[in-house]
Amino acid sequence: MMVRTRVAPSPTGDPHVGTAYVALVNYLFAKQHAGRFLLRIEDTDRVRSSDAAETVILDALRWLGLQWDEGPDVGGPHGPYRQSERLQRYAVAANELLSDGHAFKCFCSVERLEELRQEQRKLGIPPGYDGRCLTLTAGEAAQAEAAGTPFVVRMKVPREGSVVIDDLLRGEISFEWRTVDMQVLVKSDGWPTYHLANVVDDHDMEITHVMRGEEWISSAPKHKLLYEYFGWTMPKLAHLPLLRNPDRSKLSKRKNPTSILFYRRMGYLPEALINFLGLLAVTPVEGEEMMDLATMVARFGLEHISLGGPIFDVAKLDWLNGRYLRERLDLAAFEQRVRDWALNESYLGAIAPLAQPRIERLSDLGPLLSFFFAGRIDVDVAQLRSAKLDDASLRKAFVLALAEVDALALWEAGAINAAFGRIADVLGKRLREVVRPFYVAIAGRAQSVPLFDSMQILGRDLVRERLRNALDLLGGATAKEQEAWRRELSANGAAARQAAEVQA
RNA sequence: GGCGCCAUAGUCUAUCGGUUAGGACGCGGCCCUUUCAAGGCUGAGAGACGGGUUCGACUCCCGUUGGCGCUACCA
Repeated sequence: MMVRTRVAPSPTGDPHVGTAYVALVNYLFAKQHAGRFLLRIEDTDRVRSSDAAETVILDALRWLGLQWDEGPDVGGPHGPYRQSERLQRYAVAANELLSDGHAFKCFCSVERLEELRQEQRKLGIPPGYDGRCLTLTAGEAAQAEAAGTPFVVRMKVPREGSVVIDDLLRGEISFEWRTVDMQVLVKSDGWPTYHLANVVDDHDMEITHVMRGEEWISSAPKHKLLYEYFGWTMPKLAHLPLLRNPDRSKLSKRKNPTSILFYRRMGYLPEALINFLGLLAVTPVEGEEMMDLATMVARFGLEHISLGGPIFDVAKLDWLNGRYLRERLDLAAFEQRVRDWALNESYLGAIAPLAQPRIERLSDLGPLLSFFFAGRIDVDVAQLRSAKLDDASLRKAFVLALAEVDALALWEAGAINAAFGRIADVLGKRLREVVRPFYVAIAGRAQSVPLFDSMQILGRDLVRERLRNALDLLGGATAKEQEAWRRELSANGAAARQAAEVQA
């Protein structure tokens, strides 16, 4: 049987390096076995998914050199490869489960479910659905449905006995069925949840091996049960360790740059980044850690994956990237990379109009624009603290700005400007007072080219990093402070919206 | 709280019952060098703890501790 693996990103945000790692492992495994590697878009979260995010993720994975054989852009015999285009298929599958008695309609309100969970937690018993709607007669269910009560479809899960999951990396993992929740399969809007869509698609797309993040281990029993309900063979499973922050928590953008875009923007070469990630799944021979994709395909082995979650070690990435820069590129190729990185027409084209009105000699350009060609910049804390903001307001301003950086749907100067307007409101200050330290944080000095345009051009990732750096220099903010301040911001936003509605 | 996963230097790892516990990043020193890098040589640095099993445990088993994940009509 031909090996078929997949990576199944959810287009709900920036392309994550963890996704790249999982994609790489699936790619290496497939290629080593002369199989096929596919890409599927899991966009069943209607609220958070976006076409823009999908485009960016595909682009980022392509940049890394991971070529998929089947996918939403290249097609293939098992399409469509986008879950939002397969809704009919899931509806059929859900009805099958319903009529076979493997699933049931649940009319419980979210409030009841929430109370239930709190109660269960208090009692120290496994949290999960209590099966109330399981006792509904067909008549009662039909009545509720006719009355227009919203419902979800849940899978039935045995309340007794246990189940064993075979994991290629961890061996047998067993669970008591009573600790497995009666998972929602179809949401009240009719869309499937990940669990349903994922099982149906992996089967339809003839996936033979599922290599996915460790966070899915506890869902595996549900998935296994679904395969049984459908009468399908389950793919082999391997749960990969999660990449970690230096403090060992799961790699997260709050603490670290996690976006592939960030690493590209910082000037890491794709071959270095992929090599670095590959080091977590390939044991180098004779100490030589520099390997191209083809070499990694040859040497890859699931048994080389250590189960302890590896810290994303930027220092080692830096070293590897340096080697690629000086050992694998001749001067011409190097020059070309530099051009592609930031000395290209579109980047220069964006920057030039900001600089032109502000210089007297072309040689002023260097000091004025150097921050556009840097990753992290040196910031003088004293300058950061200048301005009319007291220390608490200053830190608050940066916390709020960080929140806005994550929240903004569109990364564009006008939207950024509006965001800073909101921040000024919350602080009860004028925009110009609030904005001053941000010039220092972003451009390295208080006088520079327009801030919001600069931020747009630098990109969300670099901006987030510079703001975080500035906040750290100011002493940081406690989790408590951050939470309270962020809440103020969203309350203020809600109030503003309300006012606007009243006016309209 | 419940369930599950994990555990060799600061970090990434090798070892798959018998090794002076090997390598890489980082860090220190020396050499090379107009500077700085790079490069070469070199140094410090590890089996969380407690019980077993065994002639012999980093390696197998149990417990403790610690880290992590899941605990949603998110994936």
